[in-house]
Amino acid sequence: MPKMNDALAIIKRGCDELLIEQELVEKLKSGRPLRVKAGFDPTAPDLHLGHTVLLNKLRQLQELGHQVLFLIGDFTGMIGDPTGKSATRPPLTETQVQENARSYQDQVFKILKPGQTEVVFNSTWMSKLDAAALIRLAATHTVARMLERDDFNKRYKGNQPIAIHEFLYPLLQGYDSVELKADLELGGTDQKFNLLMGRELQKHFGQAPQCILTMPLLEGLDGVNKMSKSLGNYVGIAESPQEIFGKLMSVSDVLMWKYIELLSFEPLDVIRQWKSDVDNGANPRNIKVRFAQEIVARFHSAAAAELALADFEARFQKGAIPDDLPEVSLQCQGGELAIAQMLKQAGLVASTSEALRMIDQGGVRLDGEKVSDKGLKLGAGVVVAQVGKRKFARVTLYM
RNA sequence: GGAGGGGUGCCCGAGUGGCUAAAGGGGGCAGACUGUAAAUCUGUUGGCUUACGCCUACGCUGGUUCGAAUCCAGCCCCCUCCA
Repeated sequence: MPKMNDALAIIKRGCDELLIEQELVEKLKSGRPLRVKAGFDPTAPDLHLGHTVLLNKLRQLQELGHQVLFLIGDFTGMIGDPTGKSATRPPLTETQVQENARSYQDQVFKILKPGQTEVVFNSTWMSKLDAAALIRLAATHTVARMLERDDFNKRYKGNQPIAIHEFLYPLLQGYDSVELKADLELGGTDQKFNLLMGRELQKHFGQAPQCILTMPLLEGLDGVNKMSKSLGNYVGIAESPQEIFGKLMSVSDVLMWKYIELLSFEPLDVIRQWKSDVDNGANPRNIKVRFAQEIVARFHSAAAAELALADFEARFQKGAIPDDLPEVSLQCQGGELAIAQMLKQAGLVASTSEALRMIDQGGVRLDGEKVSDKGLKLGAGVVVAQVGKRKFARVTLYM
């Protein structure tokens, strides 16, 4: 095991905040594997790069010999919406939760070591909490304390509704730490309040309080919101090499550095060198290419990263059509199919109205040729259809 | 329980009887320029349509009217203050 200072440096790299460092040092000194908790929502089984910021950190902790408690918040997920921000989400059924959990694990073990990961569900203990226990839990904190949470505070001041059960969520999350006897909990910076709740409740129940490590939130491709599937600004780890590469190339120069900081495994002094190169006139694009290849290689392979770059250059610098097109077969009744229908049925546009609009705007190509005739009819055969710069499909029309 | 304010398109927000598929902004999308970057410019942004046009839409339900996002009634939801 590395020396204490090295271990601490690894743990702290890229993190937002570590509370309380001295306590963690004491725990590390004990030499025993620490119980490291991280909670996940059971709703979104498609992992993206935003999740990997935290997962990478968990992996590093495993490499230092610690045990990860991968908590799936199935109980809270079955009740409903904890953030209040989003529209009330439909409660998940038990089977859905189980399915999601399984697919979670498949993806998570691309990063975590299965041997040092314990997957736990909070319904195991939550479903046994009765009303009296819940009230005792609720009695440990005041409304004023709850309103300190940034999210609640903003909504309260902004005259937005806060439902009572939302106050219960931080308590329940904190109680998970009690049940798990966590030594350390990881979460995004937005989770700080909830993580602190865990500390307080552990103390209340006579346990040593967990330490807290918060990781910065990774912004999505838009550079504004946090990366999330529902906002569509994400890079999924299960996506194709071309997709991952392309999405990362579309990241702005400013945002690129945040991505590199949080996602790259390159040593910090290498990253500093890149920055100074760019300051001295190097094209940021080249750094971006390197970084994008690193990420593709991580989830696919080095060879795939090379291919992704070659494909990217062929497509965007030479205007070639990619070779991994989605294949679509459509029937054309009566021997022909209107162009707008074809684009819609091929999934390239959401509606025929949109298809017609795209044609008007010069964004539609068939076999590389721009289409300007909205009334175009297609007969049986195979065409490569393109809408905009990114959407392609090889469409087979049959009678 | 009482009093008041409010619910408009992806979001914010204007609109108090016809000129409203609904101003303006944001975001998105497409095009130009590029490094699938930024900035800028142009167009576009409910659905069905080659087009003409038609249909659906302003919390819900019903009503008044030749005509309703706009007026009336009931209901649902949100916020504020008082208790």
